[in-house]
Amino acid sequence: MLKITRKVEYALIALRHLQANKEGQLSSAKEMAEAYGIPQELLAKILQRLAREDIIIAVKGAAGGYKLVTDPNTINMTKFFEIMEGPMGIMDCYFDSGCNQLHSCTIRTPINRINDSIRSMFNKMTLADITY
Amino acid sequence: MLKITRKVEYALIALRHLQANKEGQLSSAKEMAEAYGIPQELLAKILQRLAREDIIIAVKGAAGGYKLVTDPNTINMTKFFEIMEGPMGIMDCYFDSGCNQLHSCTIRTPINRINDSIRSMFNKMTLADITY
DNA sequence: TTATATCCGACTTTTTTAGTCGTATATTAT
DNA sequence: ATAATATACGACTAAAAAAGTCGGATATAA
Repeated sequence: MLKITRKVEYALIALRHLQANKEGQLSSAKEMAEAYGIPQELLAKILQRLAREDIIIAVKGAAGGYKLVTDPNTINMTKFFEIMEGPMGIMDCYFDSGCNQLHSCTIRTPINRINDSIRSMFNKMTLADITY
Repeated sequence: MLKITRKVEYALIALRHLQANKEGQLSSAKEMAEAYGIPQELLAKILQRLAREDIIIAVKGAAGGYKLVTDPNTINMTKFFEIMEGPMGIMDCYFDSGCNQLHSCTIRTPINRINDSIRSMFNKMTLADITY
């Protein structure tokens, strides 16, 4: 529980890498996969998602690759997690889907307090806090 | 990611239930399982673990069951999570086990910052915050 | 001695996460 | 042109984690 998935881990590693690049310099999925020992196809898919969300830009073709276009200060971690994995589990009620019966859910309110705490914590963090 | 498991969910529900009991009154696994629509065997195992950790007391035999013995104010959530699921994933370095290669782990330090934030948040919360 | 509890390890099923593959498109260099 | 090297993306398989089940043990009250 409460663990970061590899998807997120790999994304952070890649973003940090791109951030260290000079203005306009590209890095390819292959290059980064090799540098960090990440399965190339997997990293590629992650980068593609980041590109779809306009966090990075993809350049196709032989000398292609990715570069950062969004200021990491402007992306809060809640948004980032949700881009990578969809709505956060513990947040926004884990029970909506999983709650069979009514089960009275006597803990819904307190669980939501936890959720809110975590959410607000991540809302205050930006990608820049991680990748710098 | 970052979602609470059913183990924890069920444990919280049961603890809240026990807390509402009168001094000395017992509730059995069966009783609670039925009340909340939780698989009985599963809930039983969870209660057994809580008993092993002296958070609740088990009374064997025909009229047996469980009752709370520890003041929920004295159990912080970090400890509780760790009782239920072992060392917290995101905390205390997810990478120790999962890190193949060296992979330079450029994000280890920032990840640890996240860890620390979550840990300290849960350290400040007690079971009582959830179960009351 | 029967019924009903806890206890606990081993097991199976289900779900989620991780990783792979095939095929298509774009671009640069030869 | 065409070969080489990128991204794009859906479908698929494998591995790991979580959820749930089962069998047999012990304890105790009626």
